[in-house]
Amino acid sequence: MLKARGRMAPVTFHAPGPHWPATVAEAEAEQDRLRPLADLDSPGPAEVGLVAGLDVGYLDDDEVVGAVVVLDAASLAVVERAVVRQRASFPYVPGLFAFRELPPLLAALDKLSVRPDLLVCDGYGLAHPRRFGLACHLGVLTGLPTIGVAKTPFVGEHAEPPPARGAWSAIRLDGEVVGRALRTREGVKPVFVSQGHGVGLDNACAHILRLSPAYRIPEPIRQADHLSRHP
DNA sequence: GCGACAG
DNA sequence: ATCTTGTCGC
Repeated sequence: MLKARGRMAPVTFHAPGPHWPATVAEAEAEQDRLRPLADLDSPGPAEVGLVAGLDVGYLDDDEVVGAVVVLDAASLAVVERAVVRQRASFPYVPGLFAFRELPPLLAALDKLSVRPDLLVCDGYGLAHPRRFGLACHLGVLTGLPTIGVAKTPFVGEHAEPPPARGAWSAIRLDGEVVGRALRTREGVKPVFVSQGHGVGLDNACAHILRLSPAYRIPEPIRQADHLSRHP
């Protein structure tokens, strides 16, 4: 007899449960355990149909708002939005950012009725003290290609990229290239792009540039940021 | 020891 | 992240 079951959610994940880390040591161990599972070698899709931007907003009393906005990659038209409000399950600790933002983001992703081809995260991926930032973590948990885009530098060193839109400079950490400072608007401060999962750095930057036709911040993240502030 | 530190 | 005025420029 067939097992009765409802529609499978288009994006599934390991929901934060009893195994969710409660201490810094546990969280760091979890990053070390998952790091080998991140795909940093695939060039990734050069073209995508649906792109999702993700961001988390903060309310009083340790409440967080996870927001996801799915856009048509070609037109940048909004296809679907999802928001969730919940209690924060981890404090903000630089380097362990994912454990604070992952729960609301996964919950929001789970509400989608479509499956994005690419996730653009607000934060870092490979450019991380243990090479496993939010974008890598989200990619491993969902299995979807991810890119990390941060607004401020976090680790490593980088030169000031030339002023033209599209110009970039490498972010180096311990002699390795872990990302790029990418200029998405002429004469405006660059954004910091790093690999998450299943997308190469060249492709990641090409996607971010196309997704930022008018503003410094890529459209998917701008939309998600707006939604996280106006649930 | 002290400062810095994605959001 | 969030608390916050005015100002310069497209």
